[in-house]
This record gives sequence, C-alpha cells and structure tokens, in this order.
Amino acid sequence: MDSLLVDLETLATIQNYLPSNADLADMANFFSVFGDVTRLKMLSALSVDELCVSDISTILDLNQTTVSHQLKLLRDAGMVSYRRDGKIIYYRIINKFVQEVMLMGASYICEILTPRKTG
Amino acid sequence: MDSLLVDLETLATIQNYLPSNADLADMANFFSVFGDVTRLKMLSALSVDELCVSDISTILDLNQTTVSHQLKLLRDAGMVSYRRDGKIIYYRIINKFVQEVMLMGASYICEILTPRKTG
DNA sequence: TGGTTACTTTACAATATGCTCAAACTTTTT
DNA sequence: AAAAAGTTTGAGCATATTGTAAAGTAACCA
Repeated sequence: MDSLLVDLETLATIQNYLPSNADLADMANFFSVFGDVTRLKMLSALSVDELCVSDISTILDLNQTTVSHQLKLLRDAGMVSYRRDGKIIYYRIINKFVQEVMLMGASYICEILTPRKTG
Repeated sequence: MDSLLVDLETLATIQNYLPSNADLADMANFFSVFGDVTRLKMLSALSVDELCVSDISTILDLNQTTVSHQLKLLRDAGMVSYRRDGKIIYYRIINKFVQEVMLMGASYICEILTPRKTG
C-alpha cells in the first residue's frame, strides 16, 4: 500500500502545517485534564465556588489523598490556584479557558452526541 | 478530617449543579479524543484537506492499522466522516467543534503554558 | 511545648484503560 | 484469481487512576 498523494508538495505542505511535537504534547496534556470524569467533576464543583480539599472530598465522595493528587495535577496544568486560611487550603479555578472548554463539551453533547443517540 | 462546608445547603447546591455521570462520561470521552498526540496530528492534517488512510499513514509515519484504529475512534466520536472512491477511502472532519477546540488548545499554550515556562 | 487538624508527598499495589502493531478478513479493482 | 486499500480482532506493552500506608509540613489549640 503506497501513499496515494500524487502531489508530493501537498504532502510536504501538510507536514509543514502540523504543529511541533512539543506543542502537540502540550495540547494533548491540556485536553487530557478534561478527559477524566473525576477532574471534570472537580472543575465543575470549583466553577460554583472556591472549595477546600475536604469539601471536594466530601462532595465527590473520594479519598482525600486522591483529591490531593488530582489537585496537584490541576495545579501543574495551571488550572487552579489556592490560598491558605489557617489550616485550610482553598482551591479555585484560575484558567480562563476552563469555563469555555467545559461549555464546548456541553455543546458537543447537545448538538452532536445527543442527536446521534436519539437517531 | 470532616467536611468544612458549614452550609450543608451549599453542599447540596454544588452536588446538584454537577452534570450527570453520563454527561460527564460523554464529555470526558470527547476531550480524550484531543488528549492524544497521534489523534491531534491526524486532525491537524485533516484540517488541511480530506485524506485517505494511506496518506495519513505516510504523512504521520504511522502503521496503517494504527491509523485505521484511531480513525474508527474519531468516527465513533462523530469527528470525521468518510467516502469511498474505489478501493480508497477518504476521511474528512465533520465536527464543527474540532477547529475551535484545537484553537483553544493553541491559545492555552500561548497564553498560559509558555508564560509559565519562560518565567 | 505537645498534640491535633488539614493537607501534601512519596512509594507501592491493583485495576483499568489506551496505544501500537501483526495477522486475518472484507471490499473493490483488474 | 490475485492484488490493493482498509477494517477488525487479539495480544503485548505502557500509562493512568485509585487507594493504602507512612512520613512530612504548616497552622492551630491547650
């Protein structure tokens, strides 16, 4: 099976158009954050209000260390920030894209997935 | 460690605000599509023009069965469509969100990730 | 000062999921 | 009938998620 692109220039053009592997890896990492139900839940909850770790743990019914682990991931991805108030650490969303991305996910469900499911 | 939300009503409000598990799973699935470098590359290439399987295989230097597998995934997610022309099957993007999502990923890199990396 | 609380971090195991490729199969062409 | 373009299935490998356990940090309280 050979390549069917008659025009080798087109092939070069397309390859040239592709983002760098580093950028692609960064993008993949960004979207992977939203590719997990637990993290989507956490971001949804944090969209309502800033929350402390134990609150998130309670609301999502998850082990506290699990929440801590995922919060670190969200921090590293630049999605959330935190402030300490005594013993308690409050997390909040700082990435302006989060809301936008989540809304796009919702639109996808409504406009593409649901019509496909209901026929 | 108890929950620190004094207001139990707030807890209920937040839990009530969370999308259903089904919707969260659908959203996670949607974003997972963009959470892989190979698929991002494929979508980038298909953003330029419709392509057949062997073209994608050549352009991305990937095993043809791997491309087929990922194309099935993109099909199931409603991202791409195809048309057969003899032995050759041409794929193209049909989801209007793809371009938008990719651009958002690029914006994230430029506006959040790069500033964090360069200090 | 000492103990408790809230949370982080590290290490590790268990489970699950995902990516890639090879081999077998389908469809179409010649 | 044979070859070419893709699909599908199954297996191997890697990675991710979750939780347990343990040690560590930071702040509060008595």
